[in-house]
Parts: sequence; C-alpha cells; structure tokens
Amino acid sequence: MARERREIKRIESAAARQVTFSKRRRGLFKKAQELSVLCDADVALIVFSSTGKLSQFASSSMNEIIDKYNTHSKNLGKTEQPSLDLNLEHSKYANLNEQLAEASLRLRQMRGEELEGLNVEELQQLEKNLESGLHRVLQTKDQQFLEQINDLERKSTQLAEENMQLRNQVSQIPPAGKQAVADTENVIAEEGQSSESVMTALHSGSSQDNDDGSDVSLKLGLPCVAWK
Amino acid sequence: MARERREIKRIESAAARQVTFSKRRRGLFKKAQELSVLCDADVALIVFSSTGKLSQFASSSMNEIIDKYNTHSKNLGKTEQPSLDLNLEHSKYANLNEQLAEASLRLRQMRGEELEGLNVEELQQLEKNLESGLHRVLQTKDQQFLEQINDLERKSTQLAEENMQLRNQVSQIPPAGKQAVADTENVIAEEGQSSESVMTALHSGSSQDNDDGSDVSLKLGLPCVAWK
DNA sequence: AACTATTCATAACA
DNA sequence: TTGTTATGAATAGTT
Repeated sequence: MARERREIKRIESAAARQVTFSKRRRGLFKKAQELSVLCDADVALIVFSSTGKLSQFASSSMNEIIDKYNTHSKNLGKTEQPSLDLNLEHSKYANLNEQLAEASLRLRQMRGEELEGLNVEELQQLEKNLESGLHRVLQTKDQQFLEQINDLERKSTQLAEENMQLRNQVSQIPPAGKQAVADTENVIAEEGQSSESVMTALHSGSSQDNDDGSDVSLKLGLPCVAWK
Repeated sequence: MARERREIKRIESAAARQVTFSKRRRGLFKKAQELSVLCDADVALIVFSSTGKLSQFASSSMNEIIDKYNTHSKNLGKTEQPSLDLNLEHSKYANLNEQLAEASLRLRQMRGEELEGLNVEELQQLEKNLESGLHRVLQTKDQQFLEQINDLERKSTQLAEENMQLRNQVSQIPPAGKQAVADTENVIAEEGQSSESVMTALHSGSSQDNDDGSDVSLKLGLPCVAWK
C-alpha cells in the first residue's frame, strides 16, 4: 500500500517479515478498536506472531466475547449432544439470549430504529403502543406536577392562615413598652430556639406554642420572600 | 479516511452505523487475513455487531487459537481460582439475567408501566424518547403508505391506458351477435380465474392475454375501495 | 451498490 | 528500531 503494491504472500525475509508484522499489527488493532467504538460492536482480536508471541485486543472482556462466541457457534453447530446437563444449561442460556435479543429489538424499534422489516399493520401497532405509553407518561408527569402544585398550595394556604392569625394577635396587643418585648426575647433565648423561630416570634409578639408549627417553621426560608 | 475525518465515537444514526459497520468490517477482516499470510501469524478475529450478529475469521482453527490463547493467558494469569469456570458460568448467566431485567423494565416503562419510581426529569426523558420514536414510526408508516399509493396510481394509470386501447379495439370490431360474447365468457370460466380477474376481463370486454397482469390482479382487493 | 475526494496505512528507504 | 515519504488502500459522504 505504499511505494509499490506487495503481493499477499508470506514474506520470506525474517527481518522484513518482523517489520511488516509490527506495523500491520498496530494498524489492525487500531482498526479493530475503531470498529468497536464507531459501530458499538463487540470485537476480539487474538494474534500470535510467527515466533509465538501473543497480542490481543477485546472491546469488552476477552473471556466474555469468547464465551459469547462459543454459545453462538454451538447454537449453529453440530448435532453434538455430549451431556443432558450441558444441553439443559445451554438451552437455558440460549433461551435467555433469545429473550434479550427480542427485548432489545423491541426497544430499538420503539426508539424508531430497525423499522425496515415491519409492514404497515405492525407499524400501526407500534404507533398505538408508543402513543399509549406516551399518554401514560404524560399523565404520570402531569400528576406529579399537580401533586407538587397542590402540595405547595396547601402549604401556602396554611402559612397564609397562620399569618392572618398572627396579624390578628399582633393587632390585639395593647401598645406596650420595651419591657414586654424584652421579656419575650429572654424567654425565647432561654428555650434555645432557632433564628427563624425568633423572627416568627417577633412578628407575633408572643411565645404561644404551636406543636404542629415546627414542621412549618423549618420550611419558611423560601416563602418569606413572598411576604415582602 | 474520506471526505472528512470522522471522530472515533459511537455513530448515533443506526443506518449510518450499519453502513460503516459493513464497510469497516470487511476492511478489518481483509487486513487480518493479510497479516496472517504476510507474516505467517496466527490470527483470530471475532466480531459481534450491535444487533448481536457474529462474524469471525481465523487463520487456522478458531478453537485451536482460543485454546492457545487460554493457555497463554493462564500462564500469565493470576492465582487460578479453583471454580473459575463455574464462577464464569454463573456470572455470565447472572449478567444476562440482569440485562434482560433492565431491558424489560425499559420496555414496560415505554409502555407507560412502572413509572412510579421515576422523577420528573426521568419522565421528561422518557417522553422525549417516546416522541422521537413515535415520530420515526409515523414517518416510516407514511412512507409506506405513499409508496403503496404511488404503486397503485401507477398500476391504475396503466390499467386505464390498457382499457382505453381495448375500447378502441372493441369499437373497431364489426357488430357481432350474442355468440361471440358467450364464447368469451366460457373461455374465462374454463381457465378458472378469480372473480377479480373476471371483473377486469369484463371491463375490457376481451380475453386478450396479459402476462404481467396477474400480479396486478392479485393486489386489487384493497385499492378497489379507493376507486369508488 | 457505486462513486470520489480525502484521509489513512504502509513499503521502501534512510 | 524508528522516522520519513511516496503511494496504494480504505472509507465518509454522496448519489
């Protein structure tokens, strides 16, 4: 493939053969790797030099590919029936392989690949399946959105109610001197509450207990913005 | 290596991947064979396409090379585990099972089942996949419909032309008695043709032979509806 | 499947 | 062995 075409026959000169082997082997392994990556293929390449040195490439695991190869060639292979056990094992394995091939074909077809072999009826069936799947996915997604919205609405309603009550309480407090406020703050500080709770307490001007309020107060960070 | 360099990464388009796979596989096998001959090397090449199809090359016997490989790799290998084979068998089996479970879960999810565990993002991804799959399926179906329509239009044009010619021939026949018509019908019945063919023959008003007409008459069932 | 413009691999050489 | 280069091959994109 260079200065001059070379006939494909054994190179007699051992030195030249060695040089060509090194170069071509590198090229072959490169191309094997490229094929495996470009085309998502499983490739195994084993090379023994004339001196018996081993080189190998496998896109996944060499043993795995060889196993897969053995399974395949046994499938297409002879009428060999060495032992019932092996046959059973093998048929179980082949069966699993078949199922997997079937499932992945279906998946590819649902992704719109390999539709060439399908007739109009099969395409319509596929379309129906895709549409109903899509429908259910959309329903589920919408449901999750609605749930989130409801959740948020519930919380915000609850918070708004609390807010209203607290405002009422605030409005009912007779004008007070600094003394009352200072007392309240002391009490709160002694109870070791968080800063958020302190803010709420300041708004309410009271240390009223809310047993169910702890959960709410933990989530006040964001809503506060809306209250400005 | 051609019009433009192609980055070595998985080709997304299934069609392009398939084409490239065919071309590069051929090249790879050719180079494997050349290496084995030029350099007197023992070469084994196993390729599984992404659809699971096996191709193989071996300069001598595949099993022989694999055996040789196993011997070598065992020699270089680590502490051999006693039940290596069994472990391999088992993990192979378990792996296959896992893959199958994964594939069938994906399939069920594409059919809109078992969506409970998915979050909104995953649902949106699923939606996107379903939509693009559906899009491709619809495209393919439409294409097939269009092909059928074109086919039928061509045939119907052809038939209309024949019809016209036959009418002309009929109009040039001097007025005949019932005898001629009866003869024609008898001939048709004796040949045992289908009712569709009879209809065609009646339209044409002639028993002229159409060697290429048999194919057309076989596909007339559906199109007739469109002709109403 | 067939056709090119390109890039790539490599045979001979240094 | 490694590097360079002229040239034959392989192949990406196109038809």
